Amino acid sequence: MASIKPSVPKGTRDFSPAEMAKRNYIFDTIKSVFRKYGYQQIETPAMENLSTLMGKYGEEGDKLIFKILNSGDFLSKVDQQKLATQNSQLVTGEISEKALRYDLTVPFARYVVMHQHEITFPFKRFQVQPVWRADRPQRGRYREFYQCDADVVGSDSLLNEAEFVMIYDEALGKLGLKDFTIKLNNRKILSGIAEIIDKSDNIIDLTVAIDKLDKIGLDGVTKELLERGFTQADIEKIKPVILLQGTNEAKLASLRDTLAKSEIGLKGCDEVETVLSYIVDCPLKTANLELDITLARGLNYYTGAIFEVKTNEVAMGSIGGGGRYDDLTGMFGLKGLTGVGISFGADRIYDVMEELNLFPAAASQGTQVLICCFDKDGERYALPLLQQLREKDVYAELYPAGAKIKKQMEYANNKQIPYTILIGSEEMQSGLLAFKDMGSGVQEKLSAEEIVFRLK
RNA sequence: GUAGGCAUAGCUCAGUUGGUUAGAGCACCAGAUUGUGGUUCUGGGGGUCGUGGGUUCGAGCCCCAUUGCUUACCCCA
Repeated sequence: MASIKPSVPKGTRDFSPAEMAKRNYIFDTIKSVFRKYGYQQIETPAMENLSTLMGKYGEEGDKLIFKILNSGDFLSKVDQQKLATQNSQLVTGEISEKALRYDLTVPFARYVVMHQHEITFPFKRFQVQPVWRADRPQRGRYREFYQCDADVVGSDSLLNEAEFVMIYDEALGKLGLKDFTIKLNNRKILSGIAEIIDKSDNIIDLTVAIDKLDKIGLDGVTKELLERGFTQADIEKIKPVILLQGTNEAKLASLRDTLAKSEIGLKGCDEVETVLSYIVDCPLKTANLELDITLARGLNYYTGAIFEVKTNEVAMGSIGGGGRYDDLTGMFGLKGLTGVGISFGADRIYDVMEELNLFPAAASQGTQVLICCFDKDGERYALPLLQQLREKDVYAELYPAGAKIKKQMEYANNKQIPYTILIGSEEMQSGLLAFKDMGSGVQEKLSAEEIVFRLK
């Protein structure tokens, strides 16, 4: 067979031992915080029925779903007329019934509906699994990446929103980030803004445009809004809102002023104010909390709070986001269940931590001691010691005899194993083993008991 | 979907206006060192210059096509 050049699909990556140690450090930290706040872990399949996912992420989103080809002779079953048009979209539904999950929220909604009779509400769950998007990869953007999601369904209390702010603060603070901002917005405020210029139907165009403010500036936003069918008068009206400045309190006051005629807009202000007031009672340790009405990105199923987290230490897209969705499970036939959730972008957090050198040395903890033998007799002699060490929870390895000691030492060195034990005829006779500190190069003669004691 | 950049050893990259046998560092293997890694010294293996075509006496270098990677835009974590 002709050999092919090995490679992985675009936007996917292998994770080697050193990377896995660091990734697990991130996952373990986030998971432990989730658990501490009462969230329970679930998992859902990598693939879902295509019908479960389609239509949940907008037209663009549908295109970015990885579809899985049906098994068997699927083409023969397709309507020949449709096939003849050569229009892929027309036949997609007939040749693909499954797809890789695009996020964790929609599968979770599906899960809640399917398991509603065994769930006690409010249900707090977390989920750490990969998701797939058929996107064009670029910096900080992959086709396979992990999301760490926590959601609450069945509670409309704003306490949940406040708790998520605290979770972000605690988890990212624990990971060593020192300067990051949790941005808070509310879809109802955005609806209010659309309402006062009588453009409620164009709310998506409005939000997509103002979301870009920090990227393209006011002129750019103005231009984009004009292109999207807004008038100069509309823009003048909402300009004070877009250019909102000052403290969260000042922004809220100004918003209430502008949105005075919009009931829903004022409701949004109330919600934001309540969340902020909870945080006053439970102050954050590290994070900045900022009301940012240009924050509008994301999925259009958000109905209340919208979150996004950005680090201020390196240039990177958002490292987390989330929000409240009032009727996600409605699509699956369960009405009136509200949910709110957040997500950590683990891969981006990894990149940020790598750049800032935030991984502690302990994050890559491996074997503590390697036993090296000169021959088979040494191997036999070493086994009881090996077992003793492992019983004391010391990570220990025995290098299979046969290789030169030089080779064995190189192995320990490359694997950054801090200690080695050498067993040869001399050692077996005296019962005193050569115990070497690989960092300093110092070697001592110690009994097995002493060595176990040292490493414990 | 749109636009740019790149492609030479396992990895990171040099390679002059087109000139004879394509280099370096790191990594790997062996020796200096028959009971010792990391440091040092010596030697060694390893290449269809992404692929296909064209120009030329001659192409790693120029032209065209193609594939892959990558950056930005749209969108999004």
